[in-house]
Amino acid sequence: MNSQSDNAVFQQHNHASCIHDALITAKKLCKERGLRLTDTRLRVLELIWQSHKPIGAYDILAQFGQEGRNSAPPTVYRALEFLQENGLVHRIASLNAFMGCVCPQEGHQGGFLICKQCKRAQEITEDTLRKQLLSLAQEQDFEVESMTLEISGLCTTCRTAQ
Amino acid sequence: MNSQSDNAVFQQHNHASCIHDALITAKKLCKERGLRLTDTRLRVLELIWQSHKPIGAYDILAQFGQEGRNSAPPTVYRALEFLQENGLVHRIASLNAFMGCVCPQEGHQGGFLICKQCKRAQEITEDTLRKQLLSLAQEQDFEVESMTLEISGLCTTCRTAQ
DNA sequence: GCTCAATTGTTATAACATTACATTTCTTAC
DNA sequence: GTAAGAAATGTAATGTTATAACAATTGAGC
Ligand SMILES: [Zn+2]
Ligand SMILES: [Zn+2]
Ligand SMILES: [Zn+2]
Ligand SMILES: [Zn+2]
Repeated sequence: MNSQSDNAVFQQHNHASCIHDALITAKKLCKERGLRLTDTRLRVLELIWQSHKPIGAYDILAQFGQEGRNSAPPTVYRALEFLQENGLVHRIASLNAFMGCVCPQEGHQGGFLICKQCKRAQEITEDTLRKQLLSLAQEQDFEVESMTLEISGLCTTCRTAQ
Repeated sequence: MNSQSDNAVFQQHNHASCIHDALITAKKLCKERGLRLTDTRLRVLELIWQSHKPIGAYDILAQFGQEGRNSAPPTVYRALEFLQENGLVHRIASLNAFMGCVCPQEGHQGGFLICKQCKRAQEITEDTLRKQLLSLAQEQDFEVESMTLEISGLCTTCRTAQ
């Protein structure tokens, strides 16, 4: 894969199928693990995938409002908690926002390239660096539980458009 | 340096002199760059260094209250903005808190090892990984502006104490 | 001293997140 | 099938973090 094709993946793909696939995978994983992917949780996950950008809890809440669900913040935050705990979504601390995980697995910690202009975020699936970060921490005698890696800047499209 | 001595540095040092040095350095840097390190800004920086842990904006505000300064949030946030812009403090996104930078220089982006138990944070000054992250981003044709790297877990002391 | 820009004060509000407790729904055992 | 207990959701209130908008003050350069 060169950067050209990577960018194509980032910029445009069959988003309908990407949402669909993510939901299928989520259902499968939850079934396997005996987890209850309830209506609320599923809908939150779907909205996150549909947004195609990091989305805030209150944006999700607003959508719920438009759909006639009369929900309050805890409804959304609980669903987000469930989805995060089970590796289906990541929270992006620097944005107070959430993204669907492209490689859902418990315990996995995502890294992101976040475009300041188009506001899209691309998950870093590369694992070499993560391992290096782990060994860096170990050198300092530090026991890692989780990592936040968020790189902010300009994506290809936005940069070339300037 | 082995991890033993690193930890000693992390755990206990002459904190009074560490605060003092940080303030001296800050004053020097601001003078060199023609920046105004005003009373408010200096006091915010001092409180950050005194805390010895990541400290929240509203904690700083509370201190100001105790000192008879009748300040509102913008006062503190403006000072924090100044200090961040000029590389004197870092914001830790996963904690909504601030730490003094141990190697103040404009544009430099800090990484942190954050202990979940004692709440201390140790800045990662190692630069190799940062460069690798940059090249990872470049491979994806992404232009980096800033990086957030926050590793959460247990520091030596807290782990051995268990 | 005058002028303009930078800084700070002040009020209000926005944005993000949690606590606490009541109610409903689901699961399991009988 | 039903009762009991656990899990999930509803609801109201509140806590926490951050910014907008505009007025007043201060400081540097002329
Ligand atoms: Zn992921
Ligand atoms: Zn972009
Ligand atoms: Zn630093
Ligand atoms: Zn610790």
